[in-house]
Amino acid sequence: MEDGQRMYSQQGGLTNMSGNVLPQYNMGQDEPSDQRKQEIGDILQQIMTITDQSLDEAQARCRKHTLNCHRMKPALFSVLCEIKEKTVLSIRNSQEEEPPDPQLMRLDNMLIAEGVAGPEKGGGSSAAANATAAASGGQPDSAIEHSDYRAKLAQIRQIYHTELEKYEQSDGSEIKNSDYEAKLAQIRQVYQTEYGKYEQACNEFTTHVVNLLREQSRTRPIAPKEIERMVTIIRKKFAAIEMQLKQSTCEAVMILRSRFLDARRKRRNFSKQATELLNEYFYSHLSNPYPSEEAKEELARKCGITVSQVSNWFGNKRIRYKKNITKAQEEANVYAAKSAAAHEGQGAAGYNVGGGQAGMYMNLNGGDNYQSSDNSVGDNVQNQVNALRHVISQSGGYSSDSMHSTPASMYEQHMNQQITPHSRSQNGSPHDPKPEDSTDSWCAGAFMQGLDGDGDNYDGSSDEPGLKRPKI
DNA sequence: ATACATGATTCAAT
DNA sequence: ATTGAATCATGTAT
Repeated sequence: MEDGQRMYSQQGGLTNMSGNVLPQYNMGQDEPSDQRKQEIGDILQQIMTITDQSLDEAQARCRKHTLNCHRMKPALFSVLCEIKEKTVLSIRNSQEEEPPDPQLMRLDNMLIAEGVAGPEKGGGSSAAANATAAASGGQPDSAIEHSDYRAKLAQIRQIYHTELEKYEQSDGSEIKNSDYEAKLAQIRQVYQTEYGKYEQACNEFTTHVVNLLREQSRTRPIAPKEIERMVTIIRKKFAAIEMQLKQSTCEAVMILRSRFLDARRKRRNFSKQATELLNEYFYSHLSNPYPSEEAKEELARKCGITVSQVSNWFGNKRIRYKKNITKAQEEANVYAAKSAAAHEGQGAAGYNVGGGQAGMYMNLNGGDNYQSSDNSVGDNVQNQVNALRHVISQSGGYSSDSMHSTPASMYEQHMNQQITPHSRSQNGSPHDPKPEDSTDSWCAGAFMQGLDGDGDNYDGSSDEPGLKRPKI
């Protein structure tokens, strides 16, 4: 207290503070009013001139202390706060808590949908939403804005961008399927790390500012409301960073996704040898072309492809094999019907009975029967042959020694049995179901059980490109 | 430029 | 979960 007096006496002429040292909050009720006025006048004057005075550390501290201890201080501050409230702060008094910012909402939604933001949506987004007050900073207090705020902003921004670049460049050109989830997880991790840092920085800085303001409120008039407002402003500023973080994360996810989709859409033919091996297996197990898991693994290993790709291949192969036959049948149907109509009761006797398709195949198999009978039929046969040759060609290409039966012969057997069900209505034989049509699931019946040559079992395991068929 | 071949994906049924 | 069927998208031959 005595220091205070000396302090003021140091500073040019304002020495006439009263000698009474009253308890701080005892606002001199018992003093004459003119004396009080004078004191207030003195204080005001000091305040007015304070900016003109140069001060070093010691001076500042002392002055603060003096002011702090002055008994008129609380009253004065409260008045000043009121004035401030009315003049400055009330201008943007609008308490806009609500607008959750649609853009931020969208980003949040996407991040959650992509599994990046995770379950803790509530904390982050609501805080962000709360922080997202609309008013653009009018005068957020320059003192604060300069020092830590900028620094922290820059720091966060830089860390964030470093991280972003790190994982953005880390994905080269080809994204393999197995990488996708890993990369997504990486993004998620980076995002959450950064978000944590962001939150921490935001809280730390907010606390720091609040403390600073509290501290300053002892030497200058700062209402609690003003501190609140400052916190809001800070949150809003940080929300911009949050937005940026989320936006960039969303972009990264989008890029990853598009690249992944591009990559997996690329189709690369298997090697000739691989196709050969697969066809070999297929045709040597034509009666039941469903390789077991072990067989698939074995094939995958031998072919240098994945089990998934083997599954894909067999799926495609089966359906296309069957489809080709069906197509041939239908085509034959049309032509046979035409031919039958054209020739009415004539020579078609052998094959056009039921629907013509039987005739078609018999024609094919028998080969010589009708071939030369007339043009239309000849074309018909030629078409059939062409259509079927296509099927055969798939096996013919590799009819190597390793094949246990020639593709042609297998196909022949297949065709013979294939037509049986269709032509049975006209077939005189009372019963001829093949003894071995073990399963009627594959291609409408049985095939001759081809010799299955590859009996060796290995446990090869490799997985990379193909993914869909077996499981994810 | 077009059609075809082919690996991969999607969808529904089981 | 596996499969069939349809479809997509691309590679390749014409």
